[in-house]
Amino acid sequence: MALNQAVVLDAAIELLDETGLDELTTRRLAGRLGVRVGALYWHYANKQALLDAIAEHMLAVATRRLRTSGTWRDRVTAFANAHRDTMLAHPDGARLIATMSKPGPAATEFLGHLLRTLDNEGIPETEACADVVTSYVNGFTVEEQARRSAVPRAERDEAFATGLEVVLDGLAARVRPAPPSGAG
Amino acid sequence: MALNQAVVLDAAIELLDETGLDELTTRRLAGRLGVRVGALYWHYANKQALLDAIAEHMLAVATRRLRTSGTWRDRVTAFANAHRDTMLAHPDGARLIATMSKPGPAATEFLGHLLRTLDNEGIPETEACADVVTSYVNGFTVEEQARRSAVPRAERDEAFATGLEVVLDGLAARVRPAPPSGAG
DNA sequence: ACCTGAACACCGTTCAAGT
DNA sequence: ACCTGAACACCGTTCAAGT
Repeated sequence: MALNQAVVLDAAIELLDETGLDELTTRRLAGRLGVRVGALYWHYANKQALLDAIAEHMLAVATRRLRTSGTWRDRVTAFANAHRDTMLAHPDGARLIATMSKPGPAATEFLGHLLRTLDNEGIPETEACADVVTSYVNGFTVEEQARRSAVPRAERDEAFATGLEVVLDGLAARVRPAPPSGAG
Repeated sequence: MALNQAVVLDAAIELLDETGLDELTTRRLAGRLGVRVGALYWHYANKQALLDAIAEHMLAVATRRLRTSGTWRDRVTAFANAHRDTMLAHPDGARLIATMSKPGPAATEFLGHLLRTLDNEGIPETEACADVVTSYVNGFTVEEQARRSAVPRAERDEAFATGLEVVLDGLAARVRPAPPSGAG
């Protein structure tokens, strides 16, 4: 079978899943593909380009899990969960996404969904507000995945959900001028 | 001058400041200290132990910038700014702290300050709430520092402050049962 | 067009041996 | 106690040469 970008990418993801990011080396990857190291550089400019391709792939998968119905809270919650679950789906997935060299089309589309959701609600400083969500998710997930964490998954899920509620409550205060409790 | 943990640590921080985390190698560090690589391993068990020592040092510095007066919002704001500023004070400082292998005494003391602040306000799920703050700061700062970011510092400061307000507003909803607007 | 062979310039870590 | 000398087992990347 001929080598191409997709074949190299798939093998890289397999290797990542089996060994983690630190053991994902170009030489091991070449070995798994039955090829010499140099061959990889025909398909990807360098290792970082390959890592970026993995991150892009992950974000493309995450994008399919987004919602376009429900309240803005539902949609932001779905976004945050899709983001976190995608990173947790692969060892060091959070670190991989956090250290992505530059956002490609998949990252842009994924983030665009969040921006549109917030914008539809008339939230001012949309970008900074979107950043709170992504920063929180990234920070939380990098941390939980780094410490292989004795804490069981269920508890981490709950902590994540609680933190997300805090962020959502903070955003809620900015959704339209906060309807006055009485009449205008 | 004799080599010891402090001398190695100082040289490591200098090298980090001059070249960044990726160029902070044991061999370069040894070269700067006028010593063979192996010598370092007498003072630190391995490279990660040295990186952890740098992170601990940074957090010890951050701890000195905390406030114990003012409202809880003042104190949490001071915490978040101290956290971010400390990471920004060194190249790749955010990545360094985020990938710290395990929290030492300085990290524990630093985090303890935040936990106590939130606890004093009677916020339930104190740990999860503290996690929102630290996750947000980590996520935001890792991101801003990774992309050498054409965005000027002043704008990043403002985006950070806006995001922090969102988090604080979310936390405010949990500070005591939210005093009813009228009388009991 | 795509891959091999072979090199280049590095890494972190270990450890007998010296002082 | 602390460091040298020297090795071990790796890295990512490049590039002439082959097919």
